[in-house]
Amino acid sequence: MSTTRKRKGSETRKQILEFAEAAVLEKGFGATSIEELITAVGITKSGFFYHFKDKGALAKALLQRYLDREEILFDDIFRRAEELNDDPLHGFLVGLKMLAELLADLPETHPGCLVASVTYQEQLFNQEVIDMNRNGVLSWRKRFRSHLDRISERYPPKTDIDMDAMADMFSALVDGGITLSKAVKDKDVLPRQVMLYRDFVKRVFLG
Amino acid sequence: MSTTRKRKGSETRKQILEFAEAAVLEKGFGATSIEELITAVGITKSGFFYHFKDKGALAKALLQRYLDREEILFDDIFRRAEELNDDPLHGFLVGLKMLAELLADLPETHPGCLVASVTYQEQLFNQEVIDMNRNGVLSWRKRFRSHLDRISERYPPKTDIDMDAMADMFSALVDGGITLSKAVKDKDVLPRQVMLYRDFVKRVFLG
DNA sequence: TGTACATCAGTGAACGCGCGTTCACTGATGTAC
DNA sequence: TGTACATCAGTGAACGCGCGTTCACTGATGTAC
Repeated sequence: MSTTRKRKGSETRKQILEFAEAAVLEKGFGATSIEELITAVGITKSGFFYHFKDKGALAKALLQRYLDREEILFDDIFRRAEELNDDPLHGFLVGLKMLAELLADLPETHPGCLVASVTYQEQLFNQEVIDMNRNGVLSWRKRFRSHLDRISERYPPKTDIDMDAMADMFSALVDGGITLSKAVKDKDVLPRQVMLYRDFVKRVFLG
Repeated sequence: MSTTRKRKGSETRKQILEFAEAAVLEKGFGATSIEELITAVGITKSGFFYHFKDKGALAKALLQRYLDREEILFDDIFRRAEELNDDPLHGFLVGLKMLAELLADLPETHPGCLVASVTYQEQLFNQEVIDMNRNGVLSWRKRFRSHLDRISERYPPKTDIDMDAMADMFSALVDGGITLSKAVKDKDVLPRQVMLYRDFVKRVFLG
C-alpha cells in the first residue's frame, strides 16, 4: 500500500537514529557512515541531510535521545521500587535488584553505553556534545548521591565513606560491566556487577 | 648529527606505536589515520608500511603491547605488596592502595583503556584482535580470582559471594572509572573507585 | 467544492578530499671472504 | 684492508574508493480562501 504513499518524516528520523545507535555502539561514531544508515533505512543521502544538517547533528540527537531514555528508565524503576517499599534503603535495594533482573532478561549482551562510546571518541565531537556527555554522567552522580543521602539519614554508616565516589561507583560498574560483557561475550557479567553493587550498599549501611 | 645518519627501525616502530596509542584512546582506531601518525613520527606512508603490513597489524601490535605492559604493571605492584606483607588479604589491600596512589599521582586524567576502546569498535578489528582482547579480560579475571581464593582460605567470607564477579569487579571499576574520569574531566574519580573496591574487599573478608 | 500556494519529505548528480594500499626504487649500514 | 653482496629503513608517485556535503529540483500532502 505504501509504495506511492509518502512517509512520515518523524518515522524516518526515528529509524535513522535507531540504526545509527546500533552501529555506533558496534563500531564507533567515526566508523559509522551515513551511507550505511541510508541503505538500512532505504532513503538517499540527501534524504538524510533533510533530517540532520550534518553528521554532528546526528551525534547530538543520538546522545540526547540516549540520555533521555536512560533517565526515564531509572525514574521508572526506582519510583516503582519505592512504591513497594517506603524505607529508602530497602527501596533502593529493590530497585537495584529490579535493574539486575531487567538486564539479566535481555536476550543478548547489552549493546553498549553511548556515553562510553562518546568518551572514547571525544575528538570526533563538538563541544556541545562533549558537554552533554559530561552532564549526563554528573546527573547520574546526583541521582545516586541523593538515594545514598536519604539512606544515610536513617542508616548512618559506621565508618566514613566517600559518598560521591559511591554514587559514581554505580555508573562505573554498569559502564565497566557492559564493556566486560561485550569483551568476553557473556551477557551475565553485567547483571552480576549490579548485584555486587547492591551487596556493597547493604554492607555499608547494614554491616 | 642525525641528519644523514640512518634511524634504527625499532625506534621508529616504537614511536609509531606511541603516537598511535594516544590517538586511538582519544578518538578511536577508525578515526586514527596512518597519515597523522607518519606526520607525527616524521616518515612517509611507505615507511609506515615497512613496519606494519597493514592497519590491522598496527591494531594487533598496539593491543599486544598494551596487554603486556598492563600485566607487568600488575605483577610488579602485587609482588612488591606481598613482599611487604605475607598475609594474602593484607598484601592485596596494600597492592590496591599502591595502585590507587599510582593513579592519583598521574599528572593528567588516565588516557584510557585500550581494551575498552577495542570493545567499542569491534567491527573494525579482525578475529585475532577480538580474541586477544577477550583473553586479556579473562586473564585479569584469573589474576584477581586467584588473589581472592587465597584470601578466602584464611578469611572465609561469612556470606556467599560470587567470586568471579568480585574478580571482574576490579576490572569493571577501573574500566568504568577511567571512562567516568575522562567524561567528567576529573582525574580523581578513578583512584577513588580503586579505593572503594579496596573498601569492599575489606568488608567482605573482615566484616 | 475548487484552486493556489506552502510545506514536507524527500531524489539525483556532482564535488573535492583523504584514506589505506601498492610498487618500483634507493641510499646507508652490516657481513663474508 | 678492500670489495661484493644482503639487509635495513626507508622514499615518491600513483591508485581507486568511499566519505561527508551541496545544490537544484520534485511530487505528495496540508491549508486558506
